[in-house]
Amino acid sequence: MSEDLFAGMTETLFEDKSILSEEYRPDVIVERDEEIDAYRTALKDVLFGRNPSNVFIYGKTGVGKTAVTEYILHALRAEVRQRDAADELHVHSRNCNDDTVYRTVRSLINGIRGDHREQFPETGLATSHALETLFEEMDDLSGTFLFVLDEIDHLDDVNTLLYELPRARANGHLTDARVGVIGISNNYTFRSSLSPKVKDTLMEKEIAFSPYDATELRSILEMRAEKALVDDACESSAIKLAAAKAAKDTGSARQAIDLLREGGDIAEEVDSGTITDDHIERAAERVQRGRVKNKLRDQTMHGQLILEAIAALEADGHAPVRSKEIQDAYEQITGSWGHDPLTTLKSIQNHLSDLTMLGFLERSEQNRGRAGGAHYQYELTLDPDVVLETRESIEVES
DNA sequence: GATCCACAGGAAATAGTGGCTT
DNA sequence: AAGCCACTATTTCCTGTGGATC
Repeated sequence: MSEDLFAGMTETLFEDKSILSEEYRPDVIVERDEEIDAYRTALKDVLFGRNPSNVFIYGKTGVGKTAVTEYILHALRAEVRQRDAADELHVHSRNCNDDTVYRTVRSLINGIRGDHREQFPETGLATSHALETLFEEMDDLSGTFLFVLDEIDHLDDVNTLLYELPRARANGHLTDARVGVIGISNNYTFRSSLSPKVKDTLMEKEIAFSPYDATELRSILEMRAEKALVDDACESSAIKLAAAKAAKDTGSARQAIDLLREGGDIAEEVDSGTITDDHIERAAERVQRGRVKNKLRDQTMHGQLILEAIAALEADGHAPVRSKEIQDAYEQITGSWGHDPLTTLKSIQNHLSDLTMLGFLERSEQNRGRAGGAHYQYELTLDPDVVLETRESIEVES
């Protein structure tokens, strides 16, 4: 019996599903002509053996920042090879998510050294030492270096790195090599956290990526669907709907593509020959749920336990709760899973404030004077069931 | 008007891991 | 082995804060 379980299964709708995955890099970029143009102008100095400008890119997730950057750099590298006037070009990328200056510098050094040489130590050395080493490595190779720092707003102490790097030549740390920094951020307010000196060096060229509107998303989806799906696998109204939903929510191509892919999965599950509006509607729920679950998994254990505590309280009808009550529930839950709880209220409050910042919680100020003092009340912004469900599965896995 | 509640929020200390150089 | 270094996650300590209560 069980041998036949998979016997009849075929991929009916997808021709090449990987085209709808997050890693896929299209070789043609649609709907970003202006940005590509601006980018090209910003980097053209590289071709003439001059110091490259620093470029700063912003825009929300899934609006093509990374895709366009890779596309441009690929083209730039190709062009540099054709020209004599251009120095050798070295491009190194780094995702700075939750990163420190030391680790970023280390990763750049290792990028330059390549796999065949000894890796720079993870710890044990001063950050200034790491910077010196980086400059030495660069000078050894000479040529033009472009450092792409993705999610640069998550880098703590951006100021030191962004101060040192672009000025290395002026300060005599570099003699043969040239540097350009390409900073990518999805946070518009990031600018204000920069020191004034850094601001005007890094921000020589700024390019803003705006969210896609429904029409743009539609043409992106049509493009992808053409290649990823078999002919006539998707009703055109379904594409239109996916584009409209994504445009209304985030304006992100990634979200639109997720909807299409998930819609395809659902259509296959119900043995439908085409993806319909209804499948997209149902995909929207799944995609949303999946996103929440992933975000939860990224949290520290104590962060998760605290969210679970609040979810449990809310499920019991205790609407907004203050931190003291959360602590009690948290201690219970921690014990029931067999973990050690945090001992101080302050620690709980630290986490609560983090979780609020990340958008998991909403809080309101309260002041009951002598009868209750000033405090916050917290509330989940998520469905408590999703939290409890996710937590359950995380505990079972481990 | 003084006092007090129950916190908030920031800074600094502490603890612990891992690893470098000399 | 001693002395530094990076990094993380707490904890300890301190200085507000605003309305209710005395």
